[in-house]
Amino acid sequence: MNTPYSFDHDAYAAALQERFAYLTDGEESGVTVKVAGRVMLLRTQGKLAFGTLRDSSGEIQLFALSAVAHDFEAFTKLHLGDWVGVEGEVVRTKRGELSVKVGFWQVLAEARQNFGDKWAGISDFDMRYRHREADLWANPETRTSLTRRSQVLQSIRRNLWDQDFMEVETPMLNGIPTGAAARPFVTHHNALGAEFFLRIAPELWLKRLVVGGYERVFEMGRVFRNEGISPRHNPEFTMLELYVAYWDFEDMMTLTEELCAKVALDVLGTTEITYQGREFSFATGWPRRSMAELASEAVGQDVSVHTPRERLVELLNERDVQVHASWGPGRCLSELFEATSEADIWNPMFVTEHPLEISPLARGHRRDPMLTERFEAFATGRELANGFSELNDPDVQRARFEDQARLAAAGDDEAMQIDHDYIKALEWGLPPTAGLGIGIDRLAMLIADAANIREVIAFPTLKPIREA
RNA sequence: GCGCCUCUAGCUCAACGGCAGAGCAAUGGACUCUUAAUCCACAGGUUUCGGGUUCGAAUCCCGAGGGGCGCACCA
Repeated sequence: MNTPYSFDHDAYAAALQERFAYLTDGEESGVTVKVAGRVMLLRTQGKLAFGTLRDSSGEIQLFALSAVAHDFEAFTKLHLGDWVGVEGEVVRTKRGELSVKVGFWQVLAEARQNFGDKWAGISDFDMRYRHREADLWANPETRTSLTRRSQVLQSIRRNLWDQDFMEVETPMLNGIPTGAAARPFVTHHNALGAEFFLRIAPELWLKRLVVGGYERVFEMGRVFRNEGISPRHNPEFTMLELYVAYWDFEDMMTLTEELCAKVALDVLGTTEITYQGREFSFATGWPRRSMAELASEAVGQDVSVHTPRERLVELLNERDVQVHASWGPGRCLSELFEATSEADIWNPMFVTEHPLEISPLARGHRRDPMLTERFEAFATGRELANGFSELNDPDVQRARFEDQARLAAAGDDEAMQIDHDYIKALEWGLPPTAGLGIGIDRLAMLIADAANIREVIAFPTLKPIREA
């Protein structure tokens, strides 16, 4: 089929609906416009035809009269989903529907596949995820969710730029997978003859830029973790990490809650969110509670990182948590918190003062050497953000890495490796610095009211289809 | 990785051991104000795939594949 190389459209459906809202039933505007989009519905009635045109902004009716429209016969034979360009006068039909009265029109591209049931759309998950291009037309909620995600990204960038952050990019191909506790994807560079790991976090690179003198940096990009897929996990996901020189973790908590509030306001116009039928507020002033305090409340007795390990193990066993021999009291306390409190945190809250044992990159707490100046933000029962006063003493960092290496030797395949280059970077001097990581997909889920992470990822990771 | 559920026409779904169906889409036709238009006609299937049980299998059993949910891992 011969189709044009371009179409000089000059109007959008939503703008027309607004601009010509004043037209009364049966009134003609005298204004001619050129619109373009897909024909989503088509109703022919003898020498009349009505089509619903959808473009990126919304919908407007096409009203074709056999006496007026170019090639009326062909118009009535359009397929649902065909792209068309239409020129015509803006009118309101007798029945009150704003329409473009079709004059000249042409097919811009055919739809040879249909877009599913015109009422029920496409509900098959496999089809929706493998062919998002069809899902976007068949299910308007999909378009809303992905648009919201984009608006979240835009809002974050704008807010950070406004606060003098510099956006940077750091390597995704890493010789050592580090900056988080996770199993990596492995790949290979032919010319270098070297094994590389897809990054699991950009953390160490970003802090090296702070050593280099950039006081406020952020990176928002993909990280890769070779772990399970679930409604809240995709193997590749988007992480925001930012670092601010001269700040500590208290300052960073304030930035975190302010950023979330701004994003909610920018995208939804309110900080009051309904997620899966239940309300919560992104207004600032989130409670800040220590992990030990929350765990103590949950188990009904005082526990902390100073509680004898045997006592913590007992409490974990009572809750059917399998305790690994390598876990010290810090890890045990953290597991106890996760088993008892985490899932019940619906309203945004900062959980603070994580054990040093589970925080190899965080700076020791100024009041307790067994703890760190770390926080995690939780909302709707899941972790949203993680941050801390950054460990900047190279000798201490070396010792922490060595602890991690011992864990790895004991069989922990998510323990960090020693990164000598990073230690050397710290030897050039990292000023007091606070860092933050936010799982952007998780945030987008809250903003888009999505139950599944795949609803806010255009093309989620799926099993490749094997040829038979 | 483990467990439970699921897969029927292009899409959304029936049939649940006895002739594989409907709506929408598609195809042909009627209709000068429709709104998921309506009406008439026509067509559409190796019931995901491979085995098995049975006189008879979409349906029961075993295996494979895709998907969903839960657990584990994690953000």
